[in-house]
Amino acid sequence: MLEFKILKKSKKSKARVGILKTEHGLVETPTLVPVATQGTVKALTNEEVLGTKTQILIANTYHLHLKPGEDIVKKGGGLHKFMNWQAPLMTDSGGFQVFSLGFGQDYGMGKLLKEKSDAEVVIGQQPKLLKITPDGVWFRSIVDGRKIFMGPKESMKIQETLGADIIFAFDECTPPIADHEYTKKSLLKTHRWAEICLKEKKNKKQALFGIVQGGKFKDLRIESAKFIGSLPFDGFGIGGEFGDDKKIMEKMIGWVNSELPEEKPRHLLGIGHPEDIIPIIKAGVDTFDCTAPTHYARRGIAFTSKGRVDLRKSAFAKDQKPVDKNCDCPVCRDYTRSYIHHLLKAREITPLRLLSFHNLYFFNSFIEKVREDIKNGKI
RNA sequence: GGGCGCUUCGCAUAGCGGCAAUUGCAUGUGGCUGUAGACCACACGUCCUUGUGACUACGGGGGUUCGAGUCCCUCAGCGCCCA
Repeated sequence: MLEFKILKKSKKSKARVGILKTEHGLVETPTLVPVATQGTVKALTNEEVLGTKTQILIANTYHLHLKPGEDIVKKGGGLHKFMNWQAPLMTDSGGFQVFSLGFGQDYGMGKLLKEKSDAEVVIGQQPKLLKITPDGVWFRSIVDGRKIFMGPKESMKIQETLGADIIFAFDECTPPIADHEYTKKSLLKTHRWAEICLKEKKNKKQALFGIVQGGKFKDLRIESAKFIGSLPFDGFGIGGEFGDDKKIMEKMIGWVNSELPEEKPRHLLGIGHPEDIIPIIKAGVDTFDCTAPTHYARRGIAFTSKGRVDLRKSAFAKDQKPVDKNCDCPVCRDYTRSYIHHLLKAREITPLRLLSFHNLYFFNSFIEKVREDIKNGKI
């Protein structure tokens, strides 16, 4: 089961510091949940991941269902044992793939809109590669092209077989260009699915988080938070899009968190560039996952106290400084920008590992400081 | 000495009469937020009033043709083969 204890509440914002107790140990919140889609934080061993001060990971139901399949994971002793991660673990439900392999793919966009788009997703519209039905979603497997169906029942069954500590309800992550009508209808479906997930989930050791949707629409966000928040979930996920303006994001999350039960943990799904971290924590978020640290690392980009640094650029060819002079991680202690630049240009795999390590360490250290600041009343 | 072949954007390649000219690498710029991504997109002769724009270009020179990387002659460099 899951226990959540709030140790300190900010007087200045909705921020709080807490301890999340899972079957596989404790998590100090707020914290980043690094992404291990296929059962690994790409490029790193789990011993290394622990060295980045990571406390909890999130793997993915859709991807693990396709490959290797949950039965193989179960034969391997469950996801913790299979991937040799004895610390807390989440699985995402596959709901994000409804977006990323659907409308996200069709329109070439992420869940945050970068610029105003003329395109609009309206009621009745279907993505090219999958079919969204009242009971679930027909996917086209990205592994071998076969049709696979996943709905709330299927996702719960797979997630129970995988065996993570915290699992998520199956939702539809709506595209940022969906109109109010589409988003509303999708929301009602996500709500119905949430109830089915609660009913289907049998394993008492796993905690189940419901997911709030509602897109950029305040009325829908509040409606969703009220509804999902009234159900007996162990915690809550906040999903979907958060507008094209970062200032609005904090406000939007605030709307939702004002409605959710205060004593239960809140996980913000898929948000967390460095500049987002303090705002979302101030809006009352306890945990959040983001691919940015590991994803950008594999593109040669380091997150530093001075912002992003693209180490592929020739400007770093002779730069003998560490990646971030204010970072005390082993990578910054032992390696230069020049060397990492060279390895990137030589297309070696080591720099991807070094930067993955550094980026996670940087994010985790940053959040560690934020926890201290909340405890000290600074945030 | 004779014969054959090759020479195209930094490198490597395609092209076989309509071409500022293919592709890969390299280079440059941009993107990436519940990971189909160690990925993707764009640019990569010069100039400008940025356009169905101008100029200069496929080793050098000459020729055939309305039109030549593309065909012919010649020179140079490189390679292979025979003396």
